[in-house]
Amino acid sequence: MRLSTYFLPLLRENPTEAQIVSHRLMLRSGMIRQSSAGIYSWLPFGLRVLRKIENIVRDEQNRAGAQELLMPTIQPAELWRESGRYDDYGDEMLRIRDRHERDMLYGPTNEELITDIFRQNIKSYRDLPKNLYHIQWKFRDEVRPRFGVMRGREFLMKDAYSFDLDLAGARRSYNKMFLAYLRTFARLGLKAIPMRADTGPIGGDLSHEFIILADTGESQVYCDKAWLNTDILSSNVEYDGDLQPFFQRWTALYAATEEKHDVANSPIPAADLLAARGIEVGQIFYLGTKYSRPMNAVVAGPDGEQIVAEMGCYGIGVSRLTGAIIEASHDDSGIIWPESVAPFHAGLINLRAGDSASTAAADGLYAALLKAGIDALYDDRAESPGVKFAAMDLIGLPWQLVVGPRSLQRGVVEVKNRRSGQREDMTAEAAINRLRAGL
RNA sequence: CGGGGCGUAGCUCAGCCUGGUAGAGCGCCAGCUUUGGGAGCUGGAAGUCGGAGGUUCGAAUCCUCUCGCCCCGACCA
Repeated sequence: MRLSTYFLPLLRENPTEAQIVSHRLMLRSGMIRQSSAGIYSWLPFGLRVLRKIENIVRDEQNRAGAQELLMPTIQPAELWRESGRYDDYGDEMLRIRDRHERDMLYGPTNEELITDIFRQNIKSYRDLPKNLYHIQWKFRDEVRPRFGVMRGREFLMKDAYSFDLDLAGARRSYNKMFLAYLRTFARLGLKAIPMRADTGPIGGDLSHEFIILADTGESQVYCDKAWLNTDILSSNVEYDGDLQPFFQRWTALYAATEEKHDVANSPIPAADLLAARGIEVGQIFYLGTKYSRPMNAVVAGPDGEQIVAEMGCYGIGVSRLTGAIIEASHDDSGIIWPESVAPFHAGLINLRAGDSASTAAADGLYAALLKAGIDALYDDRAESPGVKFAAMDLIGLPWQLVVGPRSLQRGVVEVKNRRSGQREDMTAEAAINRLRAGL
């Protein structure tokens, strides 16, 4: 993509409404624009990141045996009356009425709808287990949206729902998602610590939140300091095997959210305890029959008896992750994208757009990059060098390639790694090989 | 929902106290000169001062109401 034609509205200064770094950088780098409180448009650059995150989440869900479907954003109130949540949910639920005066709502979550789909279509124990998920926009009418996409009213969430015959099966489904989440966040370049969590209004009695430690986080959390030096699982998982040992390994070190931590009776010595702020990027719940029983989601057992499905639900805040990744990976100059979610793999700067030799060399390198399968953003604008360097640092692509009179004279291109800041001169071929190695 | 703050050009802000009909820097457009870490000069475009009502000869400025946004707290993927 040539920057001269790309829609990338960069801001030189920090908008006053943005207080935390991820919000500022998302606005400045032209990723998002606010439409009203807690509701954002995703511009091309931001959407690229959102889609990359979404695809990693999807890939890991599929590997763990979950099946993707897509449920609507608008739901009928009746289903929520069945579960009893139509009255319980309160003002956070956006309620609307259609032209026939029917009560509808913009879905804040999908337990009711998925349970309805399940009960209409699954009738036999032979069809279990099932884990169904979708990645869809949700709306929660937060009293106080803030921090950009970190706490928006409209947000993109992956929510999965498991159905099992019994507690052992539900436990197994829970463990699969637990491990899938560890892998997902690791692939996103994040250290997300699984913490014992309160189940809240969703219900159930087994739950973990996945937390990224960050000063700007909204959650107060407590964990063993050893987590700081622990690399989270990224190896392959055999989902058909016994997952309980994995679960035990990744919950052996203490970690709990504020609601689950008893400050007066900490289970680990104060010297080992880290009290910190964190960003919740995912949460998983064992639900039991909280929804399946009132909504009569039952299957026939081997002896013809009616068995109420055991459920679990598993959420990842996809749009929130965009902000969380930036919170975890930036410096004073701007964003530093992990390679796995970078909107472009590399940025190419032609330092002297008015110079024919420099432009010819940069054009050639750009063509070679595309041919090599490297998604590059080519700054071919007639701007001064400083402007281009600053813009490239701001938008945080993992690699920067610089072509200009100086490098041309030496017959090289300059390759800069955004994260380390290291610069190296090399031939165009060597540069392409270097970049391909990271794909 | 309690407490606080802010709405003036695309962005950051000044002007408001003490009323006289709107400014700066950056950005944008044109031209020239520049060119390795947010260049210089010249010229130009751009704001019904969030909205409504009131006071006044006259309101960005004073008064009332209202809408929007942000921050702290309580609540939450």
